[in-house]
Amino acid sequence: MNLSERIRSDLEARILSGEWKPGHPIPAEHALMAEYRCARMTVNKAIAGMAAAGLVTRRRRAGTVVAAPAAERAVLEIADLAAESEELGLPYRHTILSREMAGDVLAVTTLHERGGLPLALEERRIALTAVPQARDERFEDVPPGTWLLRHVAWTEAEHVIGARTADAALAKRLGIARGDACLTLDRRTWQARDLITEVRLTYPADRHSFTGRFGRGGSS
Amino acid sequence: MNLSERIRSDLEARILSGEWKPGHPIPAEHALMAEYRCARMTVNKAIAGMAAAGLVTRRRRAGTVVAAPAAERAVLEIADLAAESEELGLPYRHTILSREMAGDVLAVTTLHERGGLPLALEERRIALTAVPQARDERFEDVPPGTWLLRHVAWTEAEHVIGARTADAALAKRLGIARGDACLTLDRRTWQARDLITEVRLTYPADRHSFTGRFGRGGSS
DNA sequence: AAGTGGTCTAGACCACAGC
DNA sequence: CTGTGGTCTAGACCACTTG
Repeated sequence: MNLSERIRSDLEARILSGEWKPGHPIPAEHALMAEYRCARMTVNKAIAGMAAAGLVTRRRRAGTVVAAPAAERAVLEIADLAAESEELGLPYRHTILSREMAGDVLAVTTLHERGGLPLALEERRIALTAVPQARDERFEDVPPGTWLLRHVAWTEAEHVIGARTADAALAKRLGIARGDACLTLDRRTWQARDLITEVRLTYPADRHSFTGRFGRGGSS
Repeated sequence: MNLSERIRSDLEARILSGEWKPGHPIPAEHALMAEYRCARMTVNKAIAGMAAAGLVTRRRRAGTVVAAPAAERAVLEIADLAAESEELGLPYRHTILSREMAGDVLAVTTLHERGGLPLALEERRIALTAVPQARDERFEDVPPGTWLLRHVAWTEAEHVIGARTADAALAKRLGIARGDACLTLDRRTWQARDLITEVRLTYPADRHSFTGRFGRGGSS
């Protein structure tokens, strides 16, 4: 591995692990030059790549800080409804509807609300073998998805996006009419080869869509 | 505009215009150094960016050549229904329902069928200013999406995935019941800053879903 | 004013793949 | 062996922005 790749990898590890949260400053280039005993170009290449990937934001004088996850990357990356709402400046709230333990699996149902309207119903199963700390967590302050993002590093994820019409029970929970269209996102997340969690998020179609923008490395 | 960006832009113009086809060699770094009277790092930054974007392929000693078009990229796999069906071993067929020219815009409606069942309704608009060859194309052998992938290089794409319920007209075309849930994919595709095409694909929810698998650092 | 990133220079050595 | 890209060095000047 290159030196510049190693620098980037070291920095990314701190960000992805949650040690450096969005807004946290990255050491200045001259500091990293000293730390890794290398030329500035080498450090610059590492950080410039992270900036191009949207992981950090760079501003002259102000320095480099960890970037807020982009809402438009929701399709490709793990979505965090609370953080997404915060970026949009909309009030967010979540309610735990149920929480049941069955052997090594914790099942949690959560309702997410944004701007006073139900945004999504979350039905999640968490593998306690992979995440033993979840056994005593009530998810009252932090919703399960966000909590998991903070407490466990994922290495692989699978998304399946589909659609369905709301039955009576779902319609009631989401505050929509029976028969209305809903978007569903089924996600399974692994750490190495261990399944951490699987979740189904159901959104009213008129309140949410998934957006992705893809460039070829250019000016996006 | 930077010097390195200008170099990249100059090279990309030759590739996107078709002057340099896949396999055509890019001038070596030392040649570009001389042409632009700059240091090698500056040239390198320009070409390295293009290589990262998949526009060119670099090999030691062999040099840099224009890469094959990115038809196989994951983003667009979502789109090529014919290729997808072939992989699944299912018979695929498409029918052009309408084809209208309005000024510099060609509007084409296509029905995609797989295994004898309607799979998707495609409503597409093509900018003839960006793709003049489309003016005389009937899309009888190759559906519009596949045809475009083969005839024009894209640089940026935007996807929006949503859901809706089928109205009477849509239900009839897709062979489903009115009120059934449908998945919609709206995609806009650009070459440089020019919009090439925008398309809405509508799938019956019980016949299609979008799947993506993502790792950290590796593309799926 | 001072410190940050943005960009560039003019070298250098190395690994690799063809000849 | 030679020419290519891959990477790095040790500077430099500039633009910008914040305090």
